[in-house]
Amino acid sequence: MKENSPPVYTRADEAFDCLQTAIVKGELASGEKIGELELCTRFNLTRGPLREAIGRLESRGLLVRRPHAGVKVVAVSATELLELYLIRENMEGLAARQAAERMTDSEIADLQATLDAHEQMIDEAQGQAYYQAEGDYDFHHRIATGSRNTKLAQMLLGDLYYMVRMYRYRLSTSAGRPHRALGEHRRIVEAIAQRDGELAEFLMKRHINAARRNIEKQIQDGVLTI
Amino acid sequence: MKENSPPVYTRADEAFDCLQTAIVKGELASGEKIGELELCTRFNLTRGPLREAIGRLESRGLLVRRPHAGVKVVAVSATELLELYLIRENMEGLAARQAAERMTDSEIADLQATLDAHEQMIDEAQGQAYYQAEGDYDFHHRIATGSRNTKLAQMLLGDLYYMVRMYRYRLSTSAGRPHRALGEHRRIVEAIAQRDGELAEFLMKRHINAARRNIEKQIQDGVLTI
DNA sequence: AATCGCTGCTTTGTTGACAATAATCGGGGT
DNA sequence: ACCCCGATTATTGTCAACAAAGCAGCGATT
Repeated sequence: MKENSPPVYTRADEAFDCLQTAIVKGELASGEKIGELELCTRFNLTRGPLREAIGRLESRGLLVRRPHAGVKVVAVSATELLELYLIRENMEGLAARQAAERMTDSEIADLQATLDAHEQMIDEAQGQAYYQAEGDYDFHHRIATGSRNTKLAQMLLGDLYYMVRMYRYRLSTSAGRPHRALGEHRRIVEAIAQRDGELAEFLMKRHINAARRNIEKQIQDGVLTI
Repeated sequence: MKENSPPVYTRADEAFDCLQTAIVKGELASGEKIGELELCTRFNLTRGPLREAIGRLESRGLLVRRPHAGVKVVAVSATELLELYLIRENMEGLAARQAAERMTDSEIADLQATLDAHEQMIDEAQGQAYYQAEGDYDFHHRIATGSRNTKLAQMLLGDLYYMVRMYRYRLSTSAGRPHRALGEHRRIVEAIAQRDGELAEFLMKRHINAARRNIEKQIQDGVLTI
């Protein structure tokens, strides 16, 4: 039996995590030029591992580098966020369809339990969007992995979700519509439980489309700017 | 005016390109453990830039690393290739739809010209799949960029296409069906020219679906193994 | 007065050496 | 004879110093 994940953390991994969370949480301003040694002192790292981490982040589109001129956090705009949701709509639709075909019964039960816990949290902390957001990520996370589509999960979990979270922090978008979103989640899980991939895909696409329209509306109302 | 691309190539970029092409072209065997210094001597590089490149490739899923144990090219399987096509089906469908809405008239004219040149090449080199493959990439490349969706183009051009090409080399999949594919391309471009995004999406999805089924059939016939 | 060019400085890119860890090989025990 | 355990070795991860390139400030020239 192979040890599937011996918890060996290298400095580069540490640097990668630190930087990624710092970027996502907005601790590093968008467009701001960041010096390497500054980051080194900040995270207690040396430049070697840090540069490795920067390379990975750049490859994922969270950082943009100009040779010999420094690195800066990628500039974000509301229209790009909308485009991101368009991508999610299609990819998560596919994920839902494959999840309906491939998730185990116990995984589906877990998913339902997650939604129950989620509902409680919403009821208890009325209007508190934070829990909603975490629950939302958990839900989508499970479906992505449940698709058993390696590359799809990799792209969703490794790229898109971090992107979306970054935009969320940057644009201070409220997660919004907790009750309605929960209802949509329930129906998606129902479709998955009934092994109806086509319906699951349709519902997931509509779910994300609704979220996108919500953001679009906020932009038009001037609540969300650039 | 900003210089859009001052052609400054750093050693890390060089290493990245070398490694990526080597992986894609199958010069590095799949699953084979590759030593760092071996690669250094091979590409005339030092370990610093090489490690940066390795980090980027790993982040893109072309390499898999086990800490302190080395790097190896990601193992590929036919089922994963099929999953890749499933993803492409959705993402390129979206790209086609957005391209229909956003490509300029001159870009569309260029695209049509590309198809004409493409047709000539097929007629001249009857059965020569190589040109077909290159033309195919060119076609899909233009549509991806034509979508004006930054992240979408990034994912298609930066991740998926390299993946697909790697699988193609590994599994020696013939590009196949040149004439039929060209016809499908023509119809997609027609839809784009008529600014019919919905139709373009439908046709593109069907186009890639057909390619996927073709591969699936090859697998069932035993032409394509593992 | 404004622009162009030069010089000095800061920051990045690169290199080679050092330390830590996993795989290998050999020996001993069962 | 086979398996387990430990030292060795080779490879990876890390670090600090070196080289090169961009950027800023100053001065000279048009």
